[in-house]
Amino acid sequence: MKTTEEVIQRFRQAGFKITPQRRAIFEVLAGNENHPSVEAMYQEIKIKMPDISLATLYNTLNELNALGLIDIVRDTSQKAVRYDPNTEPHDHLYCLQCNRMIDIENMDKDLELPEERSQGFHILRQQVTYYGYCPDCQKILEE
Amino acid sequence: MKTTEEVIQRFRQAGFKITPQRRAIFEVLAGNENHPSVEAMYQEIKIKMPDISLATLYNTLNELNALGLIDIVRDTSQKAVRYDPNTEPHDHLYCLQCNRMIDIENMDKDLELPEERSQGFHILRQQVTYYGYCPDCQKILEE
DNA sequence: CTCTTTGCAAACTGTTTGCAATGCC
DNA sequence: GGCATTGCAAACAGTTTGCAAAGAG
Repeated sequence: MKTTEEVIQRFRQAGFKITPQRRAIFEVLAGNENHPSVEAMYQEIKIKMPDISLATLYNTLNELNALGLIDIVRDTSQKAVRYDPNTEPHDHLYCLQCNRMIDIENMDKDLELPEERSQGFHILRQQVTYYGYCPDCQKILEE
Repeated sequence: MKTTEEVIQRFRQAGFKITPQRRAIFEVLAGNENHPSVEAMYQEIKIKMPDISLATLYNTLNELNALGLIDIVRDTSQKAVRYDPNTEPHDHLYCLQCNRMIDIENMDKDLELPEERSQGFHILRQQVTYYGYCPDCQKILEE
């Protein structure tokens, strides 16, 4: 995600007001690479702002998503949504054990789908997900 | 997924009993390429077996998944789980408008991640998802 | 001062669970 | 007949919504 200041700009520009709650949410997201769940963000924000409501967090995340400032990512094993502040095209490493998700640079081109495989779809972008075990979980599994 | 008979084999072999309910569920799944949601399957099954319970469907799907006979697929925009009876590695075409999901053959070759990009992960498999608009939705969007 | 936003609680949706009754093998 | 499985209803988790009170611009 852009810096907190850039997000504030875009938010104001879209007609939203800047409240301390929203500012705190932006700050948790800025530069966050953990693909956090709502609950994880809630716990983090509550440290600085104990009275913030979960509903406010949900509402703000939906607004950010609508403005294209964060993306939703889901994984198969967990039902809760996770958010990705990195909205540039990129690929993912996914740990099947701990559900950790790591951004990696988009493996560029030559994935172009040949006409006969794309079934008439108009493709806008593609994403590769690599499934496996992260270094930490490999250690645990070896024991 | 394998044929209904093969699934019944594996199920029995795992110590489960074969009931008419389970048989009906296997039949809906066999050869299904729509990545159906639980609700979609429920509606379909109820035509032939109106008294079947949703809980039974959920339980059976979980058992099938545990045996590796169906996979879970999720998409960002919908919260309900969808199931994929095709458990072979394959890629997906995904329509951003109608959420249709189409299996395509795994793009084999050189997706191998160079050591320095894989961050120590032990990669087991990869999946490419192509996001875009399906032929039907392209027409609708053009109007 | 106005109109948005907040926090709370209640409502909702998708899924799981406990249990008495039923039915497979 | 014995034990797994069913259907039902209640419980749950994640998310959304309605509304009165508080607050940004």
